[in-house]
Amino acid sequence: MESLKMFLRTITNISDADFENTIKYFQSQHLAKNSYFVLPGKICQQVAFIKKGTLRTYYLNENAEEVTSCFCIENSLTTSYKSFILQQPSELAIQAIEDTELLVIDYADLQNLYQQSVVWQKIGRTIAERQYIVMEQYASVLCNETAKEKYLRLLKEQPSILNKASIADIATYLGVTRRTLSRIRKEVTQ
Amino acid sequence: MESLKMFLRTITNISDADFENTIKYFQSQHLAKNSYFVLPGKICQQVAFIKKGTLRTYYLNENAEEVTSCFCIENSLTTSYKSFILQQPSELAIQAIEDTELLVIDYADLQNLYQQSVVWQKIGRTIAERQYIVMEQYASVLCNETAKEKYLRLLKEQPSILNKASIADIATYLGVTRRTLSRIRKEVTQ
DNA sequence: AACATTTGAGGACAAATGTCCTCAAAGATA
DNA sequence: TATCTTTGAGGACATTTGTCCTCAAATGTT
Repeated sequence: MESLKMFLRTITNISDADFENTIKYFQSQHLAKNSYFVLPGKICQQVAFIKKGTLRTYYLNENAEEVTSCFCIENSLTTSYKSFILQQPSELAIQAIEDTELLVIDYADLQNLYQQSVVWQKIGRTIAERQYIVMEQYASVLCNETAKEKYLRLLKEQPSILNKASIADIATYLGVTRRTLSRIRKEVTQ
Repeated sequence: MESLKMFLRTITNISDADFENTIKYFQSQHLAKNSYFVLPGKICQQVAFIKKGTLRTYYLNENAEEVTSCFCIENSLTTSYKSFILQQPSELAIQAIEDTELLVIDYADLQNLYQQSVVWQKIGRTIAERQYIVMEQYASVLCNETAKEKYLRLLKEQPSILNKASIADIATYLGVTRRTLSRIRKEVTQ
């Protein structure tokens, strides 16, 4: 629970009392490697804080190929955010790529917290704002960086992903074919 | 003011009294064609509702070339959102591409509204959530659509932009060179 | 009106990336 | 252990896109 408290305190100075009152809405959940936190087509009813482990979010493109859109790492949140906000079926799947420990809160409970608590109103808005900034950063990278630059960024910012995810998934994450990723990896290792 | 009220009522059922109490924080602003709402390097202190007109947001890439990231149209909001949220210098410029009428609110006044009013807490969070969804859609388009598909989407969703923006700006918006856009336009007109 | 500047189309060639394929190594399974 | 499957590297060629350039039409300026 400590890691969640620390995470929330990067948003606002939530008191220990407020935190105790909040934490009861969160439930622990274990996900074995390859099992799913969110299934495509289902409405995403939960947000999860990742205590330990790694997840991959992906969608199916028009050729029914999996395209990885995000790797989610420890001490951050994961959810199919659009599905969660709009309470509509998720286009995304979220799958653990190693054994993972989550702290999960339901949509209804979160809406209750918003209603009850000024602190949580602020947390909710701040999380939305941060998610926006992450997505803007993602779009900016998509626009401005070559696949090689994106690969080097991954290598630098999330090096553990290279051991945990397959080459095929990393290629779709970078927006290139496996063939192109193969060329990039050859270049990078000289 | 009516158009702003209608816009807000797509978010939550704000009462006439609440709206009157709110509207006093908004100021009318006229922008002549080619003049700026946000200058890069300055902290963006305002959010604007576009009563009439069109704006273009762009940034300078590593070669100091203008890259258009968004065309902003009537009855929607515009701001350099990341700069506004984090109160840090804007990477984006926002420029009117025709004579434009705005309703503008300052950062401090908006924070006051958040503090004072539960309705505005919800509006603030909902706007952040919507901005997130717009950005996610943008990223999805960047990943999944070819330049030709993006051009056809622009043609369909914002046809007026084709008269108002230059070919060079549309090309950077689509993420291709003018040469490629020229090829696309030739194909599309057969 | 005369001239300069900007804008959009498109030719020629180079570079980047995709498609399709094969092969070898690593894992999985019977 | 023998065999099947999956995974990652990379060859050969096609396609797409970029770079650099020219030209004509439209627009702006004196």
